[in-house]
Amino acid sequence: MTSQPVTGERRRDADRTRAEILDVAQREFARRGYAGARVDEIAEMTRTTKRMIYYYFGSKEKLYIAVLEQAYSVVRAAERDLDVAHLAPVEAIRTLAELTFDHHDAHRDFIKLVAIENIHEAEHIRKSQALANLGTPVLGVIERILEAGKASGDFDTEADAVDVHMMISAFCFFRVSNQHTFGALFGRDMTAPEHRERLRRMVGEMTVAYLRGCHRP
Amino acid sequence: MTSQPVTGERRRDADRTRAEILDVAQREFARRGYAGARVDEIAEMTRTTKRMIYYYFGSKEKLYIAVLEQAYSVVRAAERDLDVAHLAPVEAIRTLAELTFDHHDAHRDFIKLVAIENIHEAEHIRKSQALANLGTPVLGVIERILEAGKASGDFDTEADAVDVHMMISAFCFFRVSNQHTFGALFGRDMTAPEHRERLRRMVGEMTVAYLRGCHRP
DNA sequence: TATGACTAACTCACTAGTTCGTACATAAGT
DNA sequence: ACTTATGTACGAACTAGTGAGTTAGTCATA
Repeated sequence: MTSQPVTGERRRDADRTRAEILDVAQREFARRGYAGARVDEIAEMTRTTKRMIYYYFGSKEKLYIAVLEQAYSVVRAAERDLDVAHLAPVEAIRTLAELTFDHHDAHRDFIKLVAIENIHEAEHIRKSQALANLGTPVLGVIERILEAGKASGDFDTEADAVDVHMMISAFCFFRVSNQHTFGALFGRDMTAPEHRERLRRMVGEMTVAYLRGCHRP
Repeated sequence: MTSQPVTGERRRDADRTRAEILDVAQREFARRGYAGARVDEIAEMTRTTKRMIYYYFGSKEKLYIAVLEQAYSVVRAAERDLDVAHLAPVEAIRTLAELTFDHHDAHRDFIKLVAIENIHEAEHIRKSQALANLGTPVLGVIERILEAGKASGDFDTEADAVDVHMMISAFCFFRVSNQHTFGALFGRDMTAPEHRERLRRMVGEMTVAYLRGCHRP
């Protein structure tokens, strides 16, 4: 046993220090953007100093990339846990859309980071070996649902898995990412509790209606 | 007659100087974000000096707000020119969706500015008397289409105009705003010419299918 | 139409305060 | 003893904003 009590924290703990820096940095980058975030401020919000940020991450940019990698890894883990294989195509895709909605609802910081990264035209993601061209498990899930749905006659569409993923993501992402300008201009907070259930149903219904191909007479 | 030739430009021209600063600033803010944009750099890209930016706009923030106001006024002008009143409900909403698609496709800088403003939780829009709570003409257009469609029996939906506007905007906005991260992760550029027509049809079909209410057995 | 007073538009040089990053010293744990 | 982790203090480059003076264009009046 070390000199530290069981309930206390060790004075030097590389893992904890690194993790704490990452968490604080995520909040700060999500809040202020890459250029707007301040390394000194991130340091102040941790129990350590700025020197440690440079010790562990080397530079502001590398810290930011590490934040992105961690954020994406959380999302991918959630996607791997998706289980809709036992459902019939219509219910499977509806459920997938609603779970995507829930996930976006619960991970606001992640959405902000992605929005920020798009302003920078994904230059940091492209610099990350861990992220570039990595894809995501959902694509496979959607592909299987689409095939099953077409085979059963439930679906009639020319769209592929990437298209459908985009359609669902667009709705769920936009509702959160654009809540502030949308709210300021139209006086409706799309993320408010009183709209949540209706909009959640809406993604599911939208996706199902589209895949059934019931546009045109 | 003044000392200047008719076709030439005046050496001192407040309107032109102001307009040039605004245009350059729009590009720069859209490119780098609010914090990332540099007043000195904006000045260098104009035919005038930084001192003039402060002379006309007072501060970096006021310049940014002026840029936002100009960008939104362009959008609103386009929305006022919308003409779908002569179309039957189904064709009207499909056309509206496709025109929204075209508009987003053509105004990339505007989309970036809106994304940036959302990262700042719309604090600048709220500071602008010209923008806060101004709404948009499309809402009225959508409202009329929805009423007509319900009356004719073409539409069966609980969604209101704001919901429908959000659904269409989400698709069109996301395709452009998230093109870079989406492209980096899935290897597909949603804004590339080979996807344009298919995705354009997709917004229209998605909206029509949803409003017809053909989800559920 | 020439003149001179007046003001809006403009230039230049500067500063106070940040901000990322690092050199150097030191303590903890093995 | 020796490596890993941590803290302090500082500096070079940048960045928003300004003080003070200058020029171009306008307009009333002789």
